[in-house]
Amino acid sequence: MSEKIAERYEDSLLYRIRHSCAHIMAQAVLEFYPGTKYTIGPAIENGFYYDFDLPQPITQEDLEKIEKRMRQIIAGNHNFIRKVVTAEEARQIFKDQPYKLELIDGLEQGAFDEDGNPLTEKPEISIYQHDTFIDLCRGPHVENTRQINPAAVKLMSIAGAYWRGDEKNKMLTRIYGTAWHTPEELQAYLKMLEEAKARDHRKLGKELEIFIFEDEVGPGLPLWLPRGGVIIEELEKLAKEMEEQAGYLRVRTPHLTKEDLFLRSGHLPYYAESMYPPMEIEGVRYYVKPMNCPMHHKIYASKPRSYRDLPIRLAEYGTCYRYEKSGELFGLMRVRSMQMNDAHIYCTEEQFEQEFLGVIELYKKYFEIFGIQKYVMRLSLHGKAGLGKKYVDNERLWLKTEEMVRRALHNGGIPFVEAEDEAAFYGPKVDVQIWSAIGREFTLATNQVDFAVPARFDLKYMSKDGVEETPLCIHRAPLSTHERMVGFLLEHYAGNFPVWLSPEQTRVIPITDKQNEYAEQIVRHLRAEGIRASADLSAQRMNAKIREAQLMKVPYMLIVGENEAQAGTVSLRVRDGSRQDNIRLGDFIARAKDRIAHRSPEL
RNA sequence: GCCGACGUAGCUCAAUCGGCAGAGCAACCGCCUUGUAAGUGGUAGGUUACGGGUUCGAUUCCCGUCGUCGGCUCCA
Repeated sequence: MSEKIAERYEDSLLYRIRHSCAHIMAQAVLEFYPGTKYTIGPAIENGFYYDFDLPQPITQEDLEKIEKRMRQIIAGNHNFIRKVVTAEEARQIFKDQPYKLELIDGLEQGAFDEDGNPLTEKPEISIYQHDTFIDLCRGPHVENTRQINPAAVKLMSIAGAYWRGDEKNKMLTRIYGTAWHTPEELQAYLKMLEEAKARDHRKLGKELEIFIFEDEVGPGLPLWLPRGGVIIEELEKLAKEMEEQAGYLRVRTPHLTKEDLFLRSGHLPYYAESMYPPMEIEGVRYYVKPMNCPMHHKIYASKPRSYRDLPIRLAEYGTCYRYEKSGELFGLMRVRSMQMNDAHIYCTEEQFEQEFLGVIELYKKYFEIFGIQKYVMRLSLHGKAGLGKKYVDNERLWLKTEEMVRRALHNGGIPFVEAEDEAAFYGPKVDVQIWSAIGREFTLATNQVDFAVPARFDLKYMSKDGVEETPLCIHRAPLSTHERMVGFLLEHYAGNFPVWLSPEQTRVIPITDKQNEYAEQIVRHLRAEGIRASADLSAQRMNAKIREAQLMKVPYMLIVGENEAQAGTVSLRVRDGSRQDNIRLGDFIARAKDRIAHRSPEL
């Protein structure tokens, strides 16, 4: 391969254009709103932002005038001039800017950069000036504003953002913008955003009648419509098949448990805030479960276990409830009621690697079925500072387990990235990040090691040597929750589900009402063959029926007129627009059954 | 939870400055009997999210609640 290593974004001209736009925007904002305190304004993916502490709220309309002023500044062909200063000089320059002074303190101590990230060595303090605006900034920037095309810059939105990303701090006003090399690139980007809107799972979910939210039911509590129900049934069928083959045992547990169980598991002190509040009956407090593990632990403990029994893999599509904060809810992706593709694998330390990689193999099989090509395994580790607070206080075990996972991934040839301070409270985890077709990134699958909770439940097995040992536990959810999975799949397929997942696989369309009976007969045949089918017997014309089926993204339409009824055939119209006339019903059935049986992406 | 915007018929969206709330699609009742993305006529459909206030009069202005959206924070 003679491919050159791609230029780092941070080194690119586009990055400098965006970073410089952030400064230019800050200048404009300061001109319009004297007394504004400015904080930080970096380039980000697709654009830039700047966070301000404004003396007054601003609105969407204000963005237009700020944008206009930015264009004027850009047209002024100003140089960006870098200068290295001492901390004292910097304090003098920014004496009226408290946020900047705080940043200077951080830089001087060498502890933090302007984003609040810890630094290893003491940085130089530099400032950048263009026109009348001076900012404390590491750079880099364009040399001159003429390198920015004013027609390729656009301000996008206003949002709140906490100073230094900490919710205890003041909320600032953030303005987002986007900038590109050329106006054409900007237009292409805006068009991409438009298209993304069209395949947003919330929009598709409504149009395709998959799910709804109802005010009277409550926020974050989706109602699955019949078509959504079908998709869920199919996903469960898939999971059960795969898990059965992989040696999982299915269990079932209640939605409620006594408080004691979550005290024992250690979840309550860590997660009480994101659990629904307890209900009390007969003097005992009960919680709706936010996860299934404690109950699975109880099932493990229901009888004595020998090393010969291990690994034990307990699986359940468990229904859980989590009190996500109101602002965190997001369509199906973040909800308050969810059904998890959950399982807990109890194993010995020796078995760990094989079991762990077994789970990852399972992921990969799923990815293949769904045609997921881009994913990143992310190993989340503990953070030293969080020991005893966010994390179980046993550094030795953390390091040991993290090394076990790392080794397992290496030995399995699984590429991964590491993330400090993002583990679960009971152990390291491997999350799988994927990207939906509209570029929305999220965590789908998760695979967590638990070295802490089994001991709390006093889980044991009798080892070969006749001594009691505590098993390790792997928590895993390759298909995430039904909610997140269906949300992802909607965007991934843009609603064009493969045949096996399509809520309605076939719609039979009689051309006139004289063929209604023939159509119904076909539906009976198809159903007997295990193909989901319905007939459109409405009084509309054929064209309208086709249009409707097409909009509902039904993969197969069987159009039947007088000719077909006479000959006992159908005219097949496929969702992609292709058609085959006069085919025997049996041939169609064979085709559909083949696609369904193989969970094929082909139509 | 925090900052900001928004909430009109089942759906998508109108309604000038505060002056009788409207359209398309869907639904329902007809007519048309139809060949691969909307045939046609009619009927019905509303406490303008909810509660309060200002006003002769509020979808419109103000306050509160609920919900949604864009972000921030968070995500066992």
